[in-house]
Amino acid sequence: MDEIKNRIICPLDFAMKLIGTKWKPLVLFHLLEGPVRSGVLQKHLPDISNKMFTQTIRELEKDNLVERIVYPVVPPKVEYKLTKKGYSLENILKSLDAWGLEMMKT
Amino acid sequence: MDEIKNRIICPLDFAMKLIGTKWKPLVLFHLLEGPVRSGVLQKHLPDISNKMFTQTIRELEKDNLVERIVYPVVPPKVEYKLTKKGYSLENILKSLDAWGLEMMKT
DNA sequence: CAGTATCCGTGAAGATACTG
DNA sequence: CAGTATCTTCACGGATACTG
Repeated sequence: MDEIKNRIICPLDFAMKLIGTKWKPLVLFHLLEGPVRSGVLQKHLPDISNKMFTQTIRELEKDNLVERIVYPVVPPKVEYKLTKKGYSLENILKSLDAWGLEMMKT
Repeated sequence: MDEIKNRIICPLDFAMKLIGTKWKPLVLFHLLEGPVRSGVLQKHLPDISNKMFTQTIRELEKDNLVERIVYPVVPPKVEYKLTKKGYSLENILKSLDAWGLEMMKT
């Protein structure tokens, strides 16, 4: 019966599973601007380790929130961009950002 | 200089620090309905351990998102309710819930 | 430039038993 | 009924070194 119980999860819970980690919201937020090269994106997240960056972006890819574009050139060039699913978070991310700003004031 | 760097954090990051854990959004979401007794609230979160419930609610209290109301009776009666800060998350929580529902479909 | 591999510490989270 | 106290586990996340 545990299987059944595990299926009956709150949508909110499901949402947090997709974006409720340390770096995911930040990555998605920066991608709202448009496609960005891998290295540039990483520079925008000053304290992220290389490992966490790759891991985070891979999970976002797997969940179809981010798309990976590889240019067959040397040296390698890779860009990341939001998918439609990813963009559907735009308002939420901006609201959260605004809310965070309010909270920082008080 | 690390001190300075640590102060320059993204508001979104700050927001996730406040509510970006496994149970916090869920607890806040259930409290949108109004004040709830401790035991009842916990029942709404089927798979939460006693420890995590207390820990989660304590942190929300500390951050002034949730208020604790103790009735001096025997046996003990405790209620939790959202503060104004807590309620300011209403739209975001509902949006996230709706978004999660969409994601579950596809 | 972009990504992988490995090692390792810390803390999140669970299980259990207990108190006022 | 509400909450505390331990003990334990394990995955998150960081540092470093390496490949195509």
